[in-house]
Amino acid sequence: MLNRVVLIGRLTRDPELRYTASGVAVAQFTLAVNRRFTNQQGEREADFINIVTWRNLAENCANYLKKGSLVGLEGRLQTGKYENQEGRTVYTTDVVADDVRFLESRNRSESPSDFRSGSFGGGNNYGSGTGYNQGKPMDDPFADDGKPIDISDDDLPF
Amino acid sequence: MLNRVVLIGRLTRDPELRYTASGVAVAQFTLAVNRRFTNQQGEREADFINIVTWRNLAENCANYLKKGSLVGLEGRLQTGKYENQEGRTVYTTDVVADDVRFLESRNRSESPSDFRSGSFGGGNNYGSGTGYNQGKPMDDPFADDGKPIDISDDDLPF
Amino acid sequence: MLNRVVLIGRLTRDPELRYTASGVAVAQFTLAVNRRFTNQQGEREADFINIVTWRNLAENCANYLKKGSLVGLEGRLQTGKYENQEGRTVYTTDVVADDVRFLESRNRSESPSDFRSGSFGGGNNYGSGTGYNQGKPMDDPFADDGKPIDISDDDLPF
Amino acid sequence: MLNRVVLIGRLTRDPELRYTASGVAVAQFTLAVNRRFTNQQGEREADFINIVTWRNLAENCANYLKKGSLVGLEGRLQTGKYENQEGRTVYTTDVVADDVRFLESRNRSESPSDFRSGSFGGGNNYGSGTGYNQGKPMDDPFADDGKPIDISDDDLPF
DNA sequence: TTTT
DNA sequence: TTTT
Repeated sequence: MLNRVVLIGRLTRDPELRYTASGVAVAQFTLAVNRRFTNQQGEREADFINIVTWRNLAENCANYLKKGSLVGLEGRLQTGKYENQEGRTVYTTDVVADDVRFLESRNRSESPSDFRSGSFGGGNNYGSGTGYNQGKPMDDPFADDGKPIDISDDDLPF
Repeated sequence: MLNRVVLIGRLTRDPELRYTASGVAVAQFTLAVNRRFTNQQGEREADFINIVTWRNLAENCANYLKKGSLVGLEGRLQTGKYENQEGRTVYTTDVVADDVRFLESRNRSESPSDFRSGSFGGGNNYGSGTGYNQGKPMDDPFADDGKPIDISDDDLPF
Repeated sequence: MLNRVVLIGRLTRDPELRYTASGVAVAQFTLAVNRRFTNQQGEREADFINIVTWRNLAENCANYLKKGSLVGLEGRLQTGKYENQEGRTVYTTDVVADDVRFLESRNRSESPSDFRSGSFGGGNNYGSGTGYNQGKPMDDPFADDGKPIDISDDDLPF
Repeated sequence: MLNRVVLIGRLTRDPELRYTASGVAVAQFTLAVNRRFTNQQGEREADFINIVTWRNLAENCANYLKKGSLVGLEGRLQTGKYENQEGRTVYTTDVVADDVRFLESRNRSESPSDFRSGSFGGGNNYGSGTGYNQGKPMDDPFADDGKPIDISDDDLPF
């Protein structure tokens, strides 16, 4: 069923990069997302949301993001559970991000960057392009151009 | 900062309605949101997401939804924590829904219903209205008849 | 940059299926999305949004949806333009959907179905994944846990 | 029914502020949202999406945003139509934004700011929102102090 | 365990 | 009519 999350916030810590036994990269970090309204004490609180990314996207996050970085991201909610040391079940809720945009650059002249987890075969998932009935029939957006554009061509997000 | 969640799923239990000390209604329930793909064992798993609603929306949910109801909803992620019996900190993540749509009706002739958390005065938030530069509100430009929708039998793909 | 749309509505007509010169399937239809609030005349208006889908998803839409079908979908906004018969430029805005969920079934015991735009090979785009740090897939954690629900007014979202 | 859009992009022009006959502020601008992938010519295209905001949010946009500003926003799709000079029906699709976040600040040490649309009937209009920015430099909202602007005090979230 |  |  439909499950979509969109967030803008700042990393509370540097991303943590690990690899599964089979060698797949996973990066985790927490996003602080400031609430819109202040509480009764007049303080602006935040929600702290655990983010998980996989493969190339994980490596890009680990390379280009750090504590304090401002990002916009998209993903889905994923719940899980594990047993803690005392044998108690702990429930977890994370956002598995498939798209992360770095909204700041050290260099003011630069544009924000986009990272994205790609599809299996390395293709562009989205029928981007031209839009059939939207305008001039330009090029076939699905034509095999073989030109990898994004960093994420070989990504398989999940 | 931006924080938005959209989900479609089914209630795993009847909504639980309570009131704060100051008399504000709160309803909670869990949504089972099936994942798109099956796991290695060929089973379709689900994510179980805790939902919180307030005020009128809470009461509507309590009145009209029950275990198994199919809903679409919008809201924001909210994190919190509490100390459990052993003094351990437990972290929570919920979706505070501000919009819940009941996607099923007992009565075939009815449409799915919309519930929404209203503003204090129950007013209409969205300054849509006048449609200023959008021209006049549309009729369906594509309808050839404007006849009421008649949904006939339809096969499920899978 | 980030561009995401989520809609629930009903088809105003049967999907129209075509193929590009290179044989790629494209389906188009219009979604009527009822507005939340009635206008000054007390009528509930709708927005009529043009949807485009590609490949497998297009064929599934053409096969399983028709006028009146209730769907939930996700996609992105795409704008275009073309010259009309009088040489005037016409601007278009469509939603290119990458995920469409059929929210009705004739048979009450059945579940709504999911369609999704696959990658080139028709493969699984989103693998649910190993759940790395999310622990094992969950049962409903909230079913009967008696977790303390302590609702203070501090939790009020607004 | 559910209708939600989330975008990150840059203004292609300064916001245009107008007032309805009844004195309600409306601001319009176009967002350029760069597509993820380049086309066959290796160019990165963009979608150009018309944005409409109302009331306080409109005035804030007019005051604090300008051509080139990077924003994240949320809203809903709204369609309309009008007759052009030749008597042809022109269909329009806009995003009515209820939340706009300014993702850049002149001053690097500052945080991005949040703007949000208030309630409809003016329910909670304490203090004129218009008074807010009177006497401040229109072009640099951050000049006076480093405090993030919170113009939403009188806003109801839903 | 939290960011600006 | 398009932004970086």
